[in-house]
Amino acid sequence: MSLTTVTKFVINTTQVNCFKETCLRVLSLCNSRALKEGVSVHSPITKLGLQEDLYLSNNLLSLYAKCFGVEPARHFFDEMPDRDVVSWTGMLSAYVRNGRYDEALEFFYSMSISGQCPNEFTLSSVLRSCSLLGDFDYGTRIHAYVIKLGFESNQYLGSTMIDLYARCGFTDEACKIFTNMDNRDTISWTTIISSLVQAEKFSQALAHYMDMICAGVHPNEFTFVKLLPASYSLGLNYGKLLHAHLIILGMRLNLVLKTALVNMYSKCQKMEDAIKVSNQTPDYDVLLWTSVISGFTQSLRVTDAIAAVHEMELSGTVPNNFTYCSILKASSEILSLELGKQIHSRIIKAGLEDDTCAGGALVDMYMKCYLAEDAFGAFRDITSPSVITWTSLIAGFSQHGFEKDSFQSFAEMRAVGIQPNSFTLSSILRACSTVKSHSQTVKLHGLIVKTKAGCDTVVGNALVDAYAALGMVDDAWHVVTSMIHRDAITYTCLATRMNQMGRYEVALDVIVRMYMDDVEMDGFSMASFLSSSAGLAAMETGRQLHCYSIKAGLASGISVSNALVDFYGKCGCTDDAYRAFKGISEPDIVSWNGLISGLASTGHISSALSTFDDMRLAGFKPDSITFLLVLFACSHGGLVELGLEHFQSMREKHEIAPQLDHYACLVDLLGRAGRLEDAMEVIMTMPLKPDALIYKTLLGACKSHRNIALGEYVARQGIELDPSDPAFYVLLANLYEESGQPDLAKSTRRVMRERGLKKNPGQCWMEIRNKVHLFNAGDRSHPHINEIHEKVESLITDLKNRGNLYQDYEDSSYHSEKLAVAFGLLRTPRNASIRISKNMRICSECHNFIMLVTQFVDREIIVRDGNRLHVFKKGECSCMVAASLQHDEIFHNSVCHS
DNA sequence: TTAGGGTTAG
Repeated sequence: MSLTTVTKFVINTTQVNCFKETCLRVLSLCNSRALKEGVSVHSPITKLGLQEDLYLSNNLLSLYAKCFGVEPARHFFDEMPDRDVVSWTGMLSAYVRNGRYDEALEFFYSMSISGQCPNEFTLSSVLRSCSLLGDFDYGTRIHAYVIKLGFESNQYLGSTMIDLYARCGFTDEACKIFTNMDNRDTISWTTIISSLVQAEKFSQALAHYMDMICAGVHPNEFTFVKLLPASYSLGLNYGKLLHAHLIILGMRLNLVLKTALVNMYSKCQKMEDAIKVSNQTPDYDVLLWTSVISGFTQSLRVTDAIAAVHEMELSGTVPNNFTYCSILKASSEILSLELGKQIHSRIIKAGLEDDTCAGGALVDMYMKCYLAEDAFGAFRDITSPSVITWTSLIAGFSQHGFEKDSFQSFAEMRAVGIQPNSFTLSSILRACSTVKSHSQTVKLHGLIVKTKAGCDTVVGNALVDAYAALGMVDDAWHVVTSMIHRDAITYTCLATRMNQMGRYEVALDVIVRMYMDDVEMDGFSMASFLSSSAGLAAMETGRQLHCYSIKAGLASGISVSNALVDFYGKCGCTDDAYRAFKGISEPDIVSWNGLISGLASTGHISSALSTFDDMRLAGFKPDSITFLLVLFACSHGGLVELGLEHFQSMREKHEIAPQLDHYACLVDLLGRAGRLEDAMEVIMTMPLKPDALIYKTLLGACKSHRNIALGEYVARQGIELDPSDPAFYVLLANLYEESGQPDLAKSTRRVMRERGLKKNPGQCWMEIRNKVHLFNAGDRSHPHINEIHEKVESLITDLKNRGNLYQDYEDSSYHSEKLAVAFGLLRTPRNASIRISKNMRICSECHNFIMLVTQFVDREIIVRDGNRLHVFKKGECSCMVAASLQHDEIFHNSVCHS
C-alpha cells in the first residue's frame, strides 16, 4: 500500500481507534523509510512527498495530535513547508484539547504575526482558552474581532461566548448575548442554563428551562445534567419535578445523567431514592460509586459509606483519589482515627499520597483527629498543594491551638505564590482572634481590602471578630459598616466578645443595630444577648428576650435553652432556672453546668451538689467546667473533705487533668479552712506554673487567718508575677492592720502609692425602664439617681416583707447583685454582727451589709463605700473575689475608712 | 469549532 493511499484511508476513517491503528501503520512505514534513508521519524512530510498536498498534510497533522499528543503534532506542524488557516487551527485545537490554554493563546499570537487570518473555527478555540483561563480582557478583544470578521451570528461562537462571559462572572452579559442570538439551539439553551446554575442563580436557570420548553426546543441529557444541581438549593420538589419531566420526555438514563440524579437525591438527604435511581440500570463506574459513597457520608451514614466501598471493590471498580476523599470525610465525621489510618495505608498502596485531593483529605482527617504532626506529614507528601490543601493545614493549626504554625504556613503558602481565598482568610483570622494579634489582624485587614475579599460575609465576620477580640470595638464596627451583607453571625460575634470583656451594656446595644439592619436574631445571637442580660442581671431585658425567643420559635434550641437556665440562675431566680432546665427535652452537659452554676453562685450549695449527683445519675460525664463549679460549691459551703475528694476524682475517675482554675479553687478550699500550709503545698507541687491569681487567693486566706509570715512570702511571689496588680498591697496591708501592725500596713500602702498603683474605680448597672444604666462610683449627680433610690427602697421593703432580709441567704430568691447595690446605696438597719448567711456579712463597725460571694464567672460585686459604690471585678476566677471579700479587705479599707 | 457526572478547606 502506498503512503498516499494509507493517508487517504486514514482521512476517510472516522473512528479514533481505527485512526490510531492506521496512523501507527503510517508511522511504521515512515520509520522503515526513515531508517533506510536516515531521516527522523518526525519528518514524514518531505519524505512522503506531501509538500504539494496541503489537504493531506492538514489531516495528517490532526491525526498526529489525536493519536500522539501535542509535541509530535507540533513537530509535524513546524516541518510543514506550507500552512493555511486549517493547519494553524488544527494545531491550536490540539493545544486546547489537551488543556494547554496558555500555549494555545501564545500559538494564536504567532499565527497573527505570521499574517494568517483566523476563521470561525480558530476563534472558537481561542475563545474557549480565554474562557477556561478566565482571561476576560483577551476574551473581550476576541469578541470584538468576531464582530469585525462578521461571525457574530455564528451559532458555535455564540455558545462559546456565553460560556466566556459567564465563567468570568458576567452572567448578565452572558444572558444578553443569549437573548440577541437569532438561532438558539439545544446547546445554546443548555449553555445559558448551565451558566446560571454556575452563578447560583437557580430560579433564573429554572425559568430559562421553562422558556426553552415554551420555545419548542427539546432539552437533552446535557440540559438535565446541568440543571439538576439547581435543585440542591431550590429543594427536593424541584429535583423531583425535573426527574419526572426527563422521564416523560423519554430521556435515556445514561451513566452521566444517572450520576446527576443520584447526586440530586443524596444532596437532598434522600439516600434511599438515590440508591433506587442508581439501581435502575446496571451501569456503574467510579464516578457513580463515589457519588453514592459521598451521599452516605453527607447523610452521616458512615457504615453504609464503608459498605458501599466494599461493594464497589467487589464489583471490580477501583477507587480513585476522589473516592478516597469521600471516605476520608466519613472517618473524620466520626473522628475514627483507626478507619482514617486504614484508608491512609490504602492510599499509599494506590500511590495516591502525593495527590492534591486525597492528600488534602488526609490532612483534614488528621487535623480533625487532633494529630497535627501526622497532618503535617501528610501535607508534605503532596506534590503540589492547592489553596484548599493549604487551607486545611492552616485551619487545622488554628483550630487546635497551633496558631504560630498557622501563621507560618500562611506565610509559606504566599511565598510559594498561592493566593489565599476567603476560606484561607477566615481560617487565619480565627488564629488572630485566639491569640489577639494586633499586627497580624491589621496586616490581614490590608490584604482583605486590597483583594476585596471582605465582600465575603464569612471573611467580614472573621475580621469583625478579630478586632472585637482585641477590644478594638470601633474598628470592629467600622468593618461591620463596610460590609456589603451582614448576618446574624456578624452581630453575634460582636455581642459575644463584648460579653467576654464584661461590657454587657454595649453587647445589648447590638440588638438595636441588628434591628435597624433588618437582620433577624437566630438562636446563637439570642443566647448571646441573654448572656449579656445575665451579666447585667437585667431582668426586664432578659425576660423580654425570653418572650421574643418563644414568639420567634427560638426557645426550643439548646443554646437558647441553656442561656435561659444561665440567665435565670445568675439572676437568682432559682425556680425559673429550674423551669427552664426542665423544659429542655434533651439537656446536655452545658445545661447541667448552667443549673449547677446558678445554684452554687446564689449560695444554694446543697442543691448545687445534689444536682451534680442527679447529673451523674442521668448518665452524664462531668467535664472540667462541672468540676470547677463543684469545687466552688464545696469551697463556699465549707465542705473541705468533699471538695478534696472531688478534686482527687477528676484525674483518677474521670480522666480530666486539673487546670489552673481548678488548682485555684483547691487553694481557696484549703485556705478558707485555715489549712494554709496545705494550700501552699498545692501551689508548690502542682504541675502547672502558678499565676498571680492563685497567689492572690492564698494571700486572702493568709489575711483571714492572720498568717504574716506566709502572707509576706505569698505577696512577694504574686507581685513578682504581676507588679501592676494593687490587690497584693491592699491584702497585705490589711493583713498587717488586722494583725496589729498598723505601721507596716501604712508603709505597705505608701509603697503601693509610690509605685503608682491604686484601686480601680467602681461601677455598677441598674435597669431603669427597660434600659440598663451604668453608674460610676461616687456619681451622685447621675440623672437617674432618684429612681435608683426608689428602686432600692422597694427592693429592701420587699425583702423585709418576705422576711428574707435576715434569714439564711439560701432561702432568698433575690438577685445577689441587686442586693449588693441596694445595700451599697442605702444604710441598712443597725443589727450588729448578724451573720446573714455564708455569703453575706455585716460589718461590725459601720453595720453595712456586704456580699461575700457573687456570681461564679464574669461577674462583679458591688459594695458601698460611703456614698460611693465599688465594683470588685472578677479575677480570671471568682475565687479571688470570694477570697478577697471573705477577708473583708474592702470592708475595712473602703467602707469603714472612707 | 460549541455543552455533561464524583472530591478535600472557613
